[in-house]
Amino acid sequence: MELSDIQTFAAVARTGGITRAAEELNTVQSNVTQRIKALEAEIGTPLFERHSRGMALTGAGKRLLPYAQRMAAMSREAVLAARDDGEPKGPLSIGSMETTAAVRLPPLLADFHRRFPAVRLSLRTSPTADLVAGVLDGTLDGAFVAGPIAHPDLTATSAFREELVLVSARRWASLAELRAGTPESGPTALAFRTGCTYRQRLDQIFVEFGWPSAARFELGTLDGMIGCVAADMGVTLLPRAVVERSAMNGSVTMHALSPSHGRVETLFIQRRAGHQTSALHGFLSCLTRDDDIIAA
Amino acid sequence: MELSDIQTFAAVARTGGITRAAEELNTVQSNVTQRIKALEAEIGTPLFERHSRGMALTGAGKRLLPYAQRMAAMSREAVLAARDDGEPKGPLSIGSMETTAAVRLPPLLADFHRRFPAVRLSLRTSPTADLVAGVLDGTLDGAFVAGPIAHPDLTATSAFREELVLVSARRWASLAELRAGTPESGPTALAFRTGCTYRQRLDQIFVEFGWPSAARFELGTLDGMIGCVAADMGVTLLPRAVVERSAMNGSVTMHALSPSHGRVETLFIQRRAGHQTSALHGFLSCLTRDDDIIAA
DNA sequence: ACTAGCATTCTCGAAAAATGAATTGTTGCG
DNA sequence: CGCAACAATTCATTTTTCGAGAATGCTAGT
Repeated sequence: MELSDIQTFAAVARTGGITRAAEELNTVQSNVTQRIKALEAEIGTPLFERHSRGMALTGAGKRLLPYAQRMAAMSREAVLAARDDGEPKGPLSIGSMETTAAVRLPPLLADFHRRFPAVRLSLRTSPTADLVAGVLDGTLDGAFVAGPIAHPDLTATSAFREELVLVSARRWASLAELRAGTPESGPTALAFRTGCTYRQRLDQIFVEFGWPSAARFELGTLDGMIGCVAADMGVTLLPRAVVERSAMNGSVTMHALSPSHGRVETLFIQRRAGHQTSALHGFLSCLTRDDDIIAA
Repeated sequence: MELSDIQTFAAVARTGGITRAAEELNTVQSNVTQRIKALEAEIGTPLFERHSRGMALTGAGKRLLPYAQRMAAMSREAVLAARDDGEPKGPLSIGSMETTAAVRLPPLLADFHRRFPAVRLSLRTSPTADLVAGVLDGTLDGAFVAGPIAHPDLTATSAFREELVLVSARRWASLAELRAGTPESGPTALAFRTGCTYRQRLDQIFVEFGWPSAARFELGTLDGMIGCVAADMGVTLLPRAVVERSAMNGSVTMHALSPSHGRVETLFIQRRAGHQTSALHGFLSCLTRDDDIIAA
């Protein structure tokens, strides 16, 4: 049993078909078929049920899958660990929520790059849920997500504390005015696509304000969202710091919320198991150093 | 990077030479050389320092080795997990101390075989230290060892409680007589080879009795040891139950010890991580059932 | 019944791995 | 000093494996 067989198996399991797996692995179906057959012969039991619309895992396949994933992840980690001589360098994938990336990360990343120029840092912005998945499957080395997070395979360190505010167009000077001036069902809620925890929180707030069925509108970018709010298309929920540093700052009003709704902690999460890259270690050292500065 | 490369690497690291590794892997040196070279090229850094008398791991190699071992173990476990449909069957390797194997295991193994005839159980008797190493590296699925054991990667369940007694030839009716009748330096200590915890305990006892430099004699078998004691070659430390069931029982005297020296717990240890085989699960069920019987 | 999608089978060529012999380099010994 | 013993590497050769492509078979939906 070779690692390439394992990866083939994992690809078929994930895509649910040999054709799709072959595509993903940049090869042809016949090849994948053979490898799977060989694997099944070696293990001595079928791993997939063949039916006309693809392949489904058998019990044995289900038991094998977690091993396959862990082994693949481990082999990736192994080369990194071997290459890593303690000097931070090489690739480092960090994930972040859009909002954190906008206001908190620029100085941090600048500092990091100044101290560790040999690290090729890549930043991916996604909703919290995707980030957690990314860290768990090894796509990301670490990520900034909205707390709280509790997962046995993750460790979290507190990175930033944010105050969330409800943002409306300029003309609404207070929450009371906003309530008075909007229709019964409430204003439109502007938010990122599903998976964003701020969006969930916004939903909660809307329910408490008596707008359980308000219209929702999804946008992909922060600037777009603030722009729409400024144009009075609706309201949204964002960290105060994000709004303050936005170019549209003058065109919107921020409405403070109760601490239970407004306080949110941004955590930096990483995998608990295995080797911590020197590059990641360096990143953490920047993070905690900046934290002190912020705290001071 | 394939698993076979990893195994080649591990073999070279363990044996400290390409020739020996090739032998172990049933192949030729040139082959091993190439694989190692390829691996080094892939990782991008040398894994071994070549010197005239073999190969030694570099820093990178040292960092890679634990991954190699874990991956090899994981691949073995993976096939077992996939094959394991919940019905105990297939191979099961159990280790045991010699003394436990002699008196405690026969009924247990009989019971196990009656309940799970499809399991091909193999028993290895070794000193505790070897057993712990065997369980950790996956050679053994579980083992009976002398407690206490504390290791983060192992779980231990209490299996048996033994009373250790000092065993001498028949003519010494009491410890006092033994002390009076033996030379200043004490009687010869008979014990298994190093790694046996009873042996360590015997050493302690000898020190407390004022025989720090008594002669030591090592034997490989239980019967041999009791035979030698019967012939008054020296004394040894054994569980009472072992002596009682020995054919030589009549030819020796057992001397009780203080609880701190005499009480010892036999633990059944297994790896903490990963999948517990159905076969092992079945074994544990026999063990705990028997335990109840013993306790009753 | 026809078609589209998907897995399997087969063959052939290319790539990779294993092999065996020759080579280099080092160490220990007469 | 030279030689034998040992160990790793290099190289040419053979064997095995892997991947591509075409053909086949199966099933579901129209």
